[in-house]
Amino acid sequence: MSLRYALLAILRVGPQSGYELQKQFSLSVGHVWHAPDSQIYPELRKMAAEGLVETEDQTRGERGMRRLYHVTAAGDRAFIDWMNGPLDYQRFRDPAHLRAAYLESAEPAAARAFLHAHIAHWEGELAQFEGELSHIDALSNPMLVRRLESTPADEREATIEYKRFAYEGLADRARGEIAWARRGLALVDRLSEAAS
Amino acid sequence: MSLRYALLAILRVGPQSGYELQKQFSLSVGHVWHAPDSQIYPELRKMAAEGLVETEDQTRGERGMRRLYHVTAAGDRAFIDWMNGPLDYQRFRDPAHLRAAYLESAEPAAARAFLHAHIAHWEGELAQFEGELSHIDALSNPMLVRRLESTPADEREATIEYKRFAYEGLADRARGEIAWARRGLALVDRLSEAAS
DNA sequence: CTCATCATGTAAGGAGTTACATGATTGG
DNA sequence: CCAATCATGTAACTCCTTACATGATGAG
Repeated sequence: MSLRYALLAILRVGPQSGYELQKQFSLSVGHVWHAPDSQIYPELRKMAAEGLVETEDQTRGERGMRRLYHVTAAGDRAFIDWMNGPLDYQRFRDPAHLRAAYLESAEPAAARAFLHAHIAHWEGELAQFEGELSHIDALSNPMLVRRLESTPADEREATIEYKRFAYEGLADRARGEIAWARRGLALVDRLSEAAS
Repeated sequence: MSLRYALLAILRVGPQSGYELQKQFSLSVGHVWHAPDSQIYPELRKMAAEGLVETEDQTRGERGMRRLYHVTAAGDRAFIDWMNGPLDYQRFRDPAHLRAAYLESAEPAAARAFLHAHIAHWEGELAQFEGELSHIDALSNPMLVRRLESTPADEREATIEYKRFAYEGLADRARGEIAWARRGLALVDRLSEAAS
């Protein structure tokens, strides 16, 4: 149910089309929340039906069209309410830790491949998080700049600091996963030496 | 799709009924994977239809019944193949970090409440992970003991060490989340002082 | 004219949640 | 006899994924 709040968070900065939102979701915002176009378009329609957003249809060339979505007062209210309310945590469900708990059932080579893939996966994520952090510091993220323009001067620091805070948390998590998998590799080595 | 592998992992230790599996999912194994009964019963039926498990019906008292599930050779093969194959990572989707990135939109009190709730949530998880770790060390986890009984002596160390490894990773993650939220609380304090 | 990009969607299905629904057995 | 626990499910719904489907515009 957080998809609509992710959409509202972006749309509150300024009206955008489904297509633009989808681009955001595969780039910057996609680091904290991902959604494919096939999920975005129907959700926007539902939100429009519920009065959280309003559409503005624009023509593009002769026959092309583009539908911009604006956040309504009700949408703004819904976002603020969500921000101020309790967050529900999903149940724990992690394929990597499930597999790790039974890793003696895998060949040592497969166990190593799994851990190397885990490291590669989180190194990729880490690179994106760190890239985002340097964009924040350099004020070179276009979304953030646009957001700051529509933010009162005395709230700009908070906007930047909380964005940093979120991405630092993500980077820390990625580093933790990498360190864990490295310890796992050492463990596989130790156990397969012991067995031989 | 990992649910069935979680079920196979448990059933490989010994045959169990849907009810017993559901108990496991709300206790020990539930730390790495959770599933409600309404998902377990249908999945077991599907797995039986695909030949991964076999049923053994038992009577309980006069009219009661109990259906035990055994892993078949095909089920064992499927589990081993899953363990040796690549793992697919889900896209990132984290309501807590989404909210953190826009925390300036929340009242300072609500921001603090969110972070305190985050700490409380992960402290609860951490306590469970640490409890599990001490059960592993004391060999007082009944599932693990049962698993070790059906494990050749030379693989017992690996079974224990990988289980430790998985839970240490989970505990580290919980500690990271707690540390992150504490830094968030300090940030809220700093920013609300600056504003006043 | 062709290709990348802009633009909008539908359909089918898997995974997970919440609520509903029923009944037997065992221990106190 | 009553409550806790054992035991098995169905139904409706949301969320998400993957694949399918179409067409316009602008740059080279």
